[in-house]
Amino acid sequence: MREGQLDLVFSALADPTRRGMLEQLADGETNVGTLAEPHDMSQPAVSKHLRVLERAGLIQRTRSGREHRIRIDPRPIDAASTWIGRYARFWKQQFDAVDAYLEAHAKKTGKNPGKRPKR
Amino acid sequence: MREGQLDLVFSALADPTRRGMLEQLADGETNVGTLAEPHDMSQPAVSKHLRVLERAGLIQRTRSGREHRIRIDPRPIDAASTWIGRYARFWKQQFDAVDAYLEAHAKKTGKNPGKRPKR
DNA sequence: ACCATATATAACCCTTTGGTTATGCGTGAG
DNA sequence: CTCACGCATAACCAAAGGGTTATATATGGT
Repeated sequence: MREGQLDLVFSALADPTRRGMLEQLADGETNVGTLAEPHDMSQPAVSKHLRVLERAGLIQRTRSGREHRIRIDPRPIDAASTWIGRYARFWKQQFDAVDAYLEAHAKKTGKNPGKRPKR
Repeated sequence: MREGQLDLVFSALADPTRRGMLEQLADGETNVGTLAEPHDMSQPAVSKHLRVLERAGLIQRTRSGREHRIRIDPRPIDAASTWIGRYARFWKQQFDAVDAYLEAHAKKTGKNPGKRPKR
């Protein structure tokens, strides 16, 4: 995945309306109108959100008559999950390590524990 | 984690400069200047990015003399990882199910499903 | 006391975002 | 054919984002 694609995915996920739409879509593909119902905003606003999700590659669209069927494409979110998961695990380890260090050396004050090993 | 906090975390992660800073911080805590070096921008710009990361809860800051020591707080990204991971897994299942359906159908009809590239 | 260093804040600029209303365009129904 | 429906697009607006330069604040060094 291109670096810029990660930007698009994360910024798409940064909006609660769009996260809500993705949650709806987790129940299966649907059309734009159905997707719009739970969200208190105009139809063009919904259309814009869908365009953002589409640009991020998070959804795919197929025209079926006058309806547009929308479904999730899990690949970009899988990639984002991989990126974020790598650091989540790594940082959690660090966090735990620092916790342990601080507790163990609670009395030895102020000195910089120093940089921890590279990956 | 509050709903709005997820907004902050994802939008903080949406910027490559900030993701870069988080990667730097994965090597251990450091000060603002060191954090700024790899990024070709003014010092105030760096300061702004740090404020964004701080508001999202992704970093913590301690003043040590005139330096600010910055370190990661893994908790919000862990929460985000949980959220995204839940859907990543779910959607992957759906995706695989559709794949399986298309392949099975292709076998029956002898036609190439052809729409989905293999990952 | 003075100057340099580390960082933040202010003021400004342009672009993007998220919303609106109005309109257009293709499709299905009668 | 005509009309309603499902959706997109256009034009507009206010607010937020990401950058800049200039300035302020606090600490450290001499």
